[in-house]
Amino acid sequence: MQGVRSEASVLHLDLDAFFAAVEQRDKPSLRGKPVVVGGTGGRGVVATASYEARAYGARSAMSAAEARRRCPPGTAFLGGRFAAYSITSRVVMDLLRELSPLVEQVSVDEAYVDLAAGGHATDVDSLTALATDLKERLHTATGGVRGSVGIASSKTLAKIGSELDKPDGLLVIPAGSELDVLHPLPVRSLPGVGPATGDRLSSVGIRTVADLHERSLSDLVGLVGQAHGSGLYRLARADDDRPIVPDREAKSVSAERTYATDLTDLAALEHEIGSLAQRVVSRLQKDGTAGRTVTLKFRRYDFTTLTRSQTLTQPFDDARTVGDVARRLLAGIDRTGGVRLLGVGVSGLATYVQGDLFAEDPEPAVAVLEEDVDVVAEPEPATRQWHPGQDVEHAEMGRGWVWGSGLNRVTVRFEGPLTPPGPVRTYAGDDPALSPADPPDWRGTEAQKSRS
DNA sequence: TCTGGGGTCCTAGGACCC
DNA sequence: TCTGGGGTCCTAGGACCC
Repeated sequence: MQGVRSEASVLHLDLDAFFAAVEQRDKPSLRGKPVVVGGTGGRGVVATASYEARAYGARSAMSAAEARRRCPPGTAFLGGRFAAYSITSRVVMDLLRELSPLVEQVSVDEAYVDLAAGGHATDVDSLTALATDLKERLHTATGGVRGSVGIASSKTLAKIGSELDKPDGLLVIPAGSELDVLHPLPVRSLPGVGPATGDRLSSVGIRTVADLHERSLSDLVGLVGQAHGSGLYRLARADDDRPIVPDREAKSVSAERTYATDLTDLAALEHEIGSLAQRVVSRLQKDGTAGRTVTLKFRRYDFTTLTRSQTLTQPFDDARTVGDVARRLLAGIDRTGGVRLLGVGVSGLATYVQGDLFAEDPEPAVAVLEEDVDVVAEPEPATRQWHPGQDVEHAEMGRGWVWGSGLNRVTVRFEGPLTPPGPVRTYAGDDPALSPADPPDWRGTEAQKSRS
């Protein structure tokens, strides 16, 4: 084992029945009563059930219809107020950031904290005091929400720790005792082992982590594949050295909708795609990113689901492009029987924008900017601002790339090959005047082509 | 009234390149 | 000319998580 911490310094916090808890906080008449938050329509599912509702068998991901059948009259079924959850979540995350600069938020109600980076003592008494204090402050600051805390030597163990003692839990797993905690547990309690993997493992007699520990690496890889198999092999040995990573960049953005009744009319489907594309694009633009791949998700009346995708040569962040591509993808799908769900996604999110190296006509490009952008040049970071309407046609213009920071909107309409002015390096295979002495670290196949 | 919505990661095959 | 290995990109589907 390499890199695994020798101290219990990873904290995992999981807020208890978070959405329902916020509802009970804001509406005292709901306190002590079963509350179910989620889709309330015919095709809704449960997002969160309060512990009172769980006592009747309501569970996350259960259909709302099933939850209604199980819960007594007087149970509150609520649609969800995501703005309120988000504000409350921020209060909690701010508290965590007081503990350490390294906080990785996993979702609205879950986060990891690197206590070592916060300089905290890691003996069990100190950790228990720290967690007790955190839980109390969290409860006060949120006005009533509670959370469960696990502290251990790795993310996996910390998460398992918070899971084992909820709700309102606190479990410290001291370094050295990981396997004692892990081995009696059912494999299904390991993060990453869901119904399919659980069934596979159980079909060969692996039910507990101890069973898992007895199997060879090649057995497990043969059973569930390379990545998952070696992951389980390491997990059974408490071998998990994944770092806490704050501010992960999003890799895709999508929007989807399940319709109350199945759609059949092509015009209606195309209209829906337009509005999904618009939702996706507003988020892309808000984040200042652009993507190269459009994916259409399509769920039939019988729940069979398929996806179709297409990758364009240029990054885009406009609703017209996303909608047009998605509608083209729709045209290739058999819609017989009706459509239950449509989704539109954009991936291949650009950290850079690439000009067209292979345009037939190497005319200088004109970029039409729709708002101010900062362009960050690499490998030597430097910025230059472009303004709306500013003519960036330039003597240096030829062929090349523009790298942009993720925070700034750098998607502009390229009317042909482009090299921006300023500190961005340029390179063109057929024009030595445009080649810098030390070409930047080219990425992507287009760059390789141009060099070979 | 069966089965939401937003994500991540992995696999596998084919194309294409070196 | 034949064989082939390694690597990346693209597409489709699936498992899993909250």
